[in-house]
Amino acid sequence: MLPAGRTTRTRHPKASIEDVAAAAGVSTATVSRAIRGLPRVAQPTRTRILEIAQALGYTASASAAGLATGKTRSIGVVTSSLRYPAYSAAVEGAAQALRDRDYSLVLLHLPHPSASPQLPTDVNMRRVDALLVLGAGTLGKEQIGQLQRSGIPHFVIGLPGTQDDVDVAAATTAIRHLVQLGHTDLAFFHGRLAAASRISLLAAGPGPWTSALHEAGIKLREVRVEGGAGAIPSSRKAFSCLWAQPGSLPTAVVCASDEMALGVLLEAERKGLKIPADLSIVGMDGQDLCESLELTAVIHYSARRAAQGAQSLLAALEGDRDVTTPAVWSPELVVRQSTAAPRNGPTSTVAATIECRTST
Amino acid sequence: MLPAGRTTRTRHPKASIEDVAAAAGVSTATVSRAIRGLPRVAQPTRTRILEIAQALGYTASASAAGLATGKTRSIGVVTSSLRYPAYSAAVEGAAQALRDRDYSLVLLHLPHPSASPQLPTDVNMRRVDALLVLGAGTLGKEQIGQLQRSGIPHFVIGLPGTQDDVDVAAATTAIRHLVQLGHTDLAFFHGRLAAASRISLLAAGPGPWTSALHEAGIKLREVRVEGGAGAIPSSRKAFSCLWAQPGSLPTAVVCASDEMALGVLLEAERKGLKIPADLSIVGMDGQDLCESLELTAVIHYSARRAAQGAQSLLAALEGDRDVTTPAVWSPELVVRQSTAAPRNGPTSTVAATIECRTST
DNA sequence: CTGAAAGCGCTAACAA
DNA sequence: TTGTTAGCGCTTTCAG
Repeated sequence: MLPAGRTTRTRHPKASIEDVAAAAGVSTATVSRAIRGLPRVAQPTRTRILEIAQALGYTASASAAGLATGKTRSIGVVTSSLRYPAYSAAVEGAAQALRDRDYSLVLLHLPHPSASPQLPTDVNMRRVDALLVLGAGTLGKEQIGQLQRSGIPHFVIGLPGTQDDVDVAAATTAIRHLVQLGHTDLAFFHGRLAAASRISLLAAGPGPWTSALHEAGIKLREVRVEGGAGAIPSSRKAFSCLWAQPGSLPTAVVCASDEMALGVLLEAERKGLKIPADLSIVGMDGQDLCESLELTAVIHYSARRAAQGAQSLLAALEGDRDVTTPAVWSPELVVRQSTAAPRNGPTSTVAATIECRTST
Repeated sequence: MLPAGRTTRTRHPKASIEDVAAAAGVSTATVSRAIRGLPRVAQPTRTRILEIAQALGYTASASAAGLATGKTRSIGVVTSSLRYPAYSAAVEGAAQALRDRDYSLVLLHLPHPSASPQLPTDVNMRRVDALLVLGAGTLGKEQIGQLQRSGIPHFVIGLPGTQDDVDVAAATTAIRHLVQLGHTDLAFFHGRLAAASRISLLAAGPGPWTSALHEAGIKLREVRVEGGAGAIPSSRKAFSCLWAQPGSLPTAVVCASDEMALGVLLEAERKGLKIPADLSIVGMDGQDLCESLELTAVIHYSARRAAQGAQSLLAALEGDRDVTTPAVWSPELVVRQSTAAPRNGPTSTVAATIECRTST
């Protein structure tokens, strides 16, 4: 005798592989092969199974398949923020690459970059097969070390503003362009995301390019843009501050982000400066902003690079070989309307670094 | 006799619950309880187990736990893009809310909004327990229908530009502000993401507010900004196009996004218009851009709303109750420097809708 | 308070 | 070509 009527807990207990096997009159093993497109299944059998699975709305459970295979077919994308176009573009690029290969994307949004020495929970729980780390400074030394020890495939993508050579490379490209135009007094605006230590190499370091700067009598001022007011107002203030300095003024500004470039542009226009006649401006990131404003910029192709990283990761996972580093990337210069030769000749020849803190 | 020596396949087969149980001299059941903080474990036992687990670097496998419990402790966040600040902010808001509760976030980045009538694979594979849908137009009717049928908890968040009442509500707020300032000739710029059908209600629909507009003799022009050149240049062009129209010109513009507001601002300034004396501008989204440019704007608090949605979803999941709709949201107006009373009095009284297509 | 044992749903040898 | 049989690692009654 059946127990007194009770409502079922769930409406649709979702068909399992056994249901399909039973309906098709085959074993679960065959269903599994058929559905995954593996060989050793007769064509008619496969067709029938597929139809039945379709009718039953069957899809393998990720948990069960993951337990059995040890693979989750999902990769973790580590980022510290989505507020910068370069980052959200990178996530989007990765998302597309992964979707193309039927992998899932688990977003590992870390609160404060490298706040904890622990690896994210999703990694420890093996919810992801591999990690795509966006920005060289996103994970701390210890975390990267643990990654290497754990043997989890991972790929780190250099993104602007992340204690990375990317900044140096991009800034170098911009500077080269300006120097070629005849500028000898430059300013480089970068934000709190940038690594002062690395960047300052540009002004005082021992690199070949740096010494070349000195020899050529080029003056480069580094302006650290800080403050919680957002990149645009902060860089406006920083620009004002720079302009209030005694002595000669730079004839060109390199900005570490589009937002900063906009801030400088707005403030310069407010001061009545003509762009590029009075001041050349170079932006970075290659997002809509610079394009729209007709600003010359160094672009990073974050989305494309993230997609490449993802692909390289997948190749490593499926081929069971090591992660291959994609072709070396170099920043690209897009010359638009915001750069031109300076109005006057060279000015001073003393390299200097100034700090320009904004309130808040 | 043991088989001939062979190298192990993996370096660190990662400790399992059995390893911990063995090392602690207890059963796996006890380890499971201890680690998850469940009752019925003696304090000393619990402590010992925790220490051993720590030493062994044990973390439960997500797949195994998922299989056993039927829950994945991860939710899917559905979005069609990350390129708009409102969207990436929403994702970030959701990420933080989920991280606070130790849930994982699977990013379901759909290619073309509602391109396929199918639910995303991750949903069918039960890789996620619930869905947070960003933007009312992100999922198609059929998909939403399937969601409801499948009983998967889901929450849809209205975001600007997504065939949603949000647009109407926000635009209404902006318009009310402008009318109160004395404007009688307005233009509303919106993009391809916006739903023309809904929006046009503002100009010709039967709503109380709409008729009020008519009665008050307010003229509202709807400008559809299109073109693949990005929101900023497109809206510049659209503004130029609008300004080239014969007849009276609007004294205020409402923009459906920050980017459009910037485009209008730039183009207006290029035409020598003073903001807000000659033209009032209202932006939307409340992102850095409007704040930085001192633009009056209607803000959506996407991040906060997404976080609320996530919380409501988690409450439903854990409490096993239905998804509760959070408190009704209404767009908020932040008055800054870009709006003021019109220089001249009312102009015309004919409502009209113009299309302003930009090339490409 | 603790343990034994039966799965969760699928995959992967190995047989047939 | 197909089926049988073990698990995968954890959770969860139900006894003890």
